[in-house]
Amino acid sequence: MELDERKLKILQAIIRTYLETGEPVGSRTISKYSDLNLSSATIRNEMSDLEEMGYILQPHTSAGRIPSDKGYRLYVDTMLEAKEGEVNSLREELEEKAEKIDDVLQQVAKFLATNTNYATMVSGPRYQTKRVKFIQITSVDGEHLLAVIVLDNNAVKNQMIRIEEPIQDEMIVKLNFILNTTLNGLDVLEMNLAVIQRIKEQMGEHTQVIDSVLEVIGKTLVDQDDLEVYTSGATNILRYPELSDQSKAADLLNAFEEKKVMHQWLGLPEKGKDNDTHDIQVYIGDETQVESMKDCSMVTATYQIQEGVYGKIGIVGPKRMDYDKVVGTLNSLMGQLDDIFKEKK
Amino acid sequence: MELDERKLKILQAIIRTYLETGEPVGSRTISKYSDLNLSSATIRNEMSDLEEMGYILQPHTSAGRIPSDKGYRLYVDTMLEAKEGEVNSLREELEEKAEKIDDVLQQVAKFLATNTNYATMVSGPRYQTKRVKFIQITSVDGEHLLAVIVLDNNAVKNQMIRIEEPIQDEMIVKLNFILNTTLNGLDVLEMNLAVIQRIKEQMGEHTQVIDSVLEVIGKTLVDQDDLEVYTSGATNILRYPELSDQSKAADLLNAFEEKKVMHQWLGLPEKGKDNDTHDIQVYIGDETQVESMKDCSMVTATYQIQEGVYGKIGIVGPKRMDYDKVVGTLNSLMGQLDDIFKEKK
DNA sequence: GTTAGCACTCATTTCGTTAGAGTGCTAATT
DNA sequence: AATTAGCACTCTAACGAAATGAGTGCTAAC
Repeated sequence: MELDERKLKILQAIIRTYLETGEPVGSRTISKYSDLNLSSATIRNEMSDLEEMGYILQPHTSAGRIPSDKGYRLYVDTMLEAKEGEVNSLREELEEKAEKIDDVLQQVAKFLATNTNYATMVSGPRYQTKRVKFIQITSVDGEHLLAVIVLDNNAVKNQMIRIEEPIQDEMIVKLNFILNTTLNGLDVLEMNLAVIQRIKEQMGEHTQVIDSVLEVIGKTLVDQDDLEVYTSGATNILRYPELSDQSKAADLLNAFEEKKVMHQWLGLPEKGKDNDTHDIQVYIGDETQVESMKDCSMVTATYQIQEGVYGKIGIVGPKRMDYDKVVGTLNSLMGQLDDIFKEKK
Repeated sequence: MELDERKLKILQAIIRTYLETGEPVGSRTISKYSDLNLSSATIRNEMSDLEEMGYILQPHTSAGRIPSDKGYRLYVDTMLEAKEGEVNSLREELEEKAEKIDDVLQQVAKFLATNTNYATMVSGPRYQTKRVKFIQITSVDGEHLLAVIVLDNNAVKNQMIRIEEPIQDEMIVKLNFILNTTLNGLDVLEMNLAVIQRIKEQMGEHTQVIDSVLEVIGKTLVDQDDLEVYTSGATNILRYPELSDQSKAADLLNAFEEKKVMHQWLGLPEKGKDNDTHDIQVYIGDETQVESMKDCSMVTATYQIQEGVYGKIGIVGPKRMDYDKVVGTLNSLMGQLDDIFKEKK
């Protein structure tokens, strides 16, 4: 059977209506409120065909039709027209308040959640390799050294180091010199035993302090806190009757508390790049590969802070989410984010 | 009417049973499962009295009784016996993983949530006044200075400063000297115009850089990020039928997403100190002063990191929460936290 | 003072009935 | 050959009456 123009229009009408109401759509509804001028009987015949082809399905014999995952997929792929959203208000807010990228992302999550009424998550930027750009050890008081490490992405990490006995200032100056000449430009993999041995030889004494310092540097570089994920509006899920079922909703909400799970979700395989539109991907139902999301859809977008440094934004809602609006909003937002990050760089 | 021994025992039995089941408790249940050896009729008479006195109430005429807020209050005040909980497992986990206090608190929240099955929140420590202990400006590259500020509580803040034109190293050394001698020991209120003027005079040139630096310092000191709140297990609320009603649950869960709201909740007035037991406070129903928590109870405890530096832990659950266990767990936990913080100090 | 017994209340459950939305099929129409 | 009107049929949701049963309050006996 062929999916002709008319069937497509009917399918579109069914999905549009279902997105609005959340109720199964009957033939009469389509007959009345579409500009096709066909009787309900004809629609019924076509619907029967569409069902046979797998685009729609009946919850039970005498009910209207709802879109199947396949139907949604077709809708998203072919019938969605990108349009410019109204994301202006965010821009101003961000410019004022946000100092750090973290804050920006947190606010983006919140903004999206309140504007779309879906649940949102934003993963922090993932830096591919972290190299040391600058190290400084300072004596804070008799008992503490402070290690400040600047990475090549200009991220700053610091860590207090407790020491047994005070160190003379000149030793610290020397230590700083050695550390910087030896370690700058290296990533954690390149700091092997040979390098460490070289530092110790140059310093002569105070190997204990060096051990502490190197441990801190190692931890800092390996540190996975760029696994940060910001979520917002998780409870929006409760707005949609088809998702607010006791146990299912709890599952979903719990997942939103777990950063690991969030990262897994955002790490879904991409279905082919679409560079023009900021890599916006739509996952419907089982396509999410997550059991507890089988009644949901997720839209993700990839933002880029600088070459090779990117993160993801995800929006989770019911299958009948307003894809049009979500994709539009995301598209518009991504453009703005690009600008903001350019400025901050 | 007087609240004699027997009435008290019956009330206790009613509350205990209700805590377990969540269902209104009938006279027959008490008669059978308590060691009072009284017939249901007698119990009924007593219950009638207890109701008149306001300790219990009937949801409707032909139902059993449930405790009133007043009943809970009496229970909590008089019948709760502190007992040592089993919080040992936490200790080990914490010692291994936690590096920063933030992490400890985050884990405490999670631990409590999974162990009690209630929602938990932990507010970060509130430092009363922040004074500068140590400032260091460093030149990272031609375009960036790095300001590192150590506060008197050993918290470290850092901030990149963008500069128009490079600065000579000697100027930076001078700047560091001036900043440290002038600002150390001061809090933000004491950094008034006079002090700032004095710095500028000493530096002579580069007033623009100084402005930037001082701005950063000011922001850092005023920065309210010690308003941090860690929550966990918010969705546990959905476990309790009496709370999982659509709109109410959403209200509560939303509140858990808002740090400000959390702080407000944790900032409830205390009802008189009880130093021995780590200031554990119980708020029942309306006592929480929060509309959306009127069907909940909250137990809070105050932890102390060092003299004058403390934060709060809150556990939110249904009114029929297992006060005994919660208070016990908190008590035990607080002891352990004390130890941990002592070590980390 | 305690208890057995009984009438009464009222939320909850059960079950049959109805109403209505929607379908699928057939026969008539274009 | 495509479309439509009409009708029988299906199934859910809504309704209401009746049954159920947990629990009470009261009275009279122990």
